[in-house]
Amino acid sequence: MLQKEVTIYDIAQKLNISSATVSRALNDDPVVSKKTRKRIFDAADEMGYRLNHFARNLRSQKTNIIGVIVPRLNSYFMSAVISGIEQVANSEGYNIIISQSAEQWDKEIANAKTMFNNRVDGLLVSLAYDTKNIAHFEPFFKRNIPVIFFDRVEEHNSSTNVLIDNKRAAYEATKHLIEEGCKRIVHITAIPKRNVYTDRLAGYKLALAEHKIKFKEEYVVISNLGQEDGAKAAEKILHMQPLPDGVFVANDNCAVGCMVALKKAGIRIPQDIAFVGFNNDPVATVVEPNLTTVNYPGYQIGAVAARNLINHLKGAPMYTTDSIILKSELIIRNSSKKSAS
Amino acid sequence: MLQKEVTIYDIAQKLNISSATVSRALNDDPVVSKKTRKRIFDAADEMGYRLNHFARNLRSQKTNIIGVIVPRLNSYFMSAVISGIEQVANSEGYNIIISQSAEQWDKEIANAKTMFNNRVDGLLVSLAYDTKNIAHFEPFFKRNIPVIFFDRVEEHNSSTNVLIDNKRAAYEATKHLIEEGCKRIVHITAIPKRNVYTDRLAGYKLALAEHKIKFKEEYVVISNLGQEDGAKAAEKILHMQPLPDGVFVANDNCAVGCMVALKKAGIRIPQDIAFVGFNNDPVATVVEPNLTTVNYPGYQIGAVAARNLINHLKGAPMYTTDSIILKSELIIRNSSKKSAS
DNA sequence: TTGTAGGCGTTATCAA
DNA sequence: TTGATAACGCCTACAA
Repeated sequence: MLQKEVTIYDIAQKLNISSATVSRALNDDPVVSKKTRKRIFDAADEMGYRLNHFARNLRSQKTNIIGVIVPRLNSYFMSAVISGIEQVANSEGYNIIISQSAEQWDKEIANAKTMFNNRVDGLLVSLAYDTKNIAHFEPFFKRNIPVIFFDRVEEHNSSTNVLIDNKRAAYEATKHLIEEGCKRIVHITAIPKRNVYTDRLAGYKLALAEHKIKFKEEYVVISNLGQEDGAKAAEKILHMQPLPDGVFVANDNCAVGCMVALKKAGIRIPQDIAFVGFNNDPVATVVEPNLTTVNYPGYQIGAVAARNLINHLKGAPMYTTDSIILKSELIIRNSSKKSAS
Repeated sequence: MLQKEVTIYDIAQKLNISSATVSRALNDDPVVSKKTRKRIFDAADEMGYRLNHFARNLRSQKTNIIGVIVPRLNSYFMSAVISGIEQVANSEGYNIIISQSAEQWDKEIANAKTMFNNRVDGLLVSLAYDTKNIAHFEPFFKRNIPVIFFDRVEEHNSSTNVLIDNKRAAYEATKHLIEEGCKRIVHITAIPKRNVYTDRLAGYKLALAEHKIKFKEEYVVISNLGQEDGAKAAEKILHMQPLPDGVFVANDNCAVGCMVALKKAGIRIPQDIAFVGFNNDPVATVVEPNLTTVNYPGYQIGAVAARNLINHLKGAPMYTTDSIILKSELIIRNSSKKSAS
């Protein structure tokens, strides 16, 4: 048995008042008398009234929905981000709808279109690996729908970026390896198309330069950064002459895959090769030796991005904030402690 | 500059036809002549028309939104599930909105209410640890809004469950330990309130019974199943006299935390204590020795649950399907191979 | 403090 | 094949 939806009209009729008063009461308009207000709430409860968001949205032209577009959902980092977004959004009465670009530009374009047609109030985006430009977000900019990029960002004068200082983090990671005595440091990363990879590469180079170590193209190993790709990278490393003595990897998963493979080949970590990863994924404290890595606070990234977006939506002055840079830090564990070993 | 939204009226006016015809054309109603149809589409494109979902929903009383309520977002398993849900939903033109119960009953109730008020077309739920009953989903059942539970389920005659056979999986895990020669097998799990834990416990007991090993209450270690809780469990295990020779853990994270702590205390795995986990989380292949575990296909769970829900929504006969049980399997790695070592 | 009435953008019914 | 029109449920000037 499907019961019919109760509307404010039904309540009004039952109480012999106008629907306007009901609407006002339900929206906590202080102008309604305490008494009527109570009668209305009681009746609403009793009759099982529920607000029709569509009718409201249709009028108010707002949706209370935040769109989220991410490359992939199934990484520890990204779920932490989403968790942060959800928490903040929910506490502010926003819902989130999520879609994945699967690292593909065209899927990202399609997702953006869907979000646009769903009239999200705002958008949180981490760009696909594959994305060449951000023209597909123009419709949002044109309509003043706030778009915030996080982690994988692109500069745009009408949007804010939330991320960490990847260059500095990479610089410190590399510097740490150098200070531990490494001279031949390999950097495993993805094709440097996105900021996260170019910046990390830049930080790596900077640290080398600053310590007068010559940058060698062949020490940059390009990979998809999955755990299995780490094993493949290990192959390459094992063929290098002379053997590298340090590896800085752009992500923990890959670092761990690489370490496991190298250990299987008899390499001692950190004595023969020291390792630093990126993200501070839970695996970092499982692999042996535990992985030195850059703590990248996913939950906070998500929470801050969402908070910022909602502030925009609530009409907070759009300080021309370009970027919000969260703190990251190098967490030193045993995988890099050459000196102590 | 905010451009005004283009409506079907604007298109109609421009082309000197009625809005009804425009609506029909836009919805691919074959009754519209090819010629007008083309004119309408061209005009729509040119004018930047976009469908107003709210107006449509208001009329059609459908939202094309699927609600998802999960305990926590930040685990590998759950992100795989979400990924599966998103994929299927998206391909069928549904959006998903997600909320977390943070394992709390009251938050789950609130979430359910929000979902209800958002008029989701259907709901996918994995129950909070804390949830005592599922009365908060009654409003959905009453209105024939399909609700599908996955992983953490509860029986209800108007909903379907998607999960694996936890009891059997646990039975096989335990049996495997026994066959490897274990006689004193500890089971680390959460307070058995949810099916996943009671069933695994039952499977554990069954295997013991079948092999004439007496079940001992003190071998069941209750924990929150986080990585750090694994370390705490290790403490307890180390104090047991005599030392257990096998551990079956209800989740990989915790298993790994426990293994690491035991190793630090000088215990050899699997020689002294063999381990089996649950989930086949990526850490399972990182910890040393690699963890034997039950493969729990998160992506598929999500995809199947979503597919099933959408089939309901599209009016597929609601075969009185009680449960959909997906295959799981024991993946044997070195953490349990006592005999070979 | 409350009521009246119009409109948000669609779709469906009926008529032409 | 197309058009006129009435809902869908809510909010908000404006009036009382």
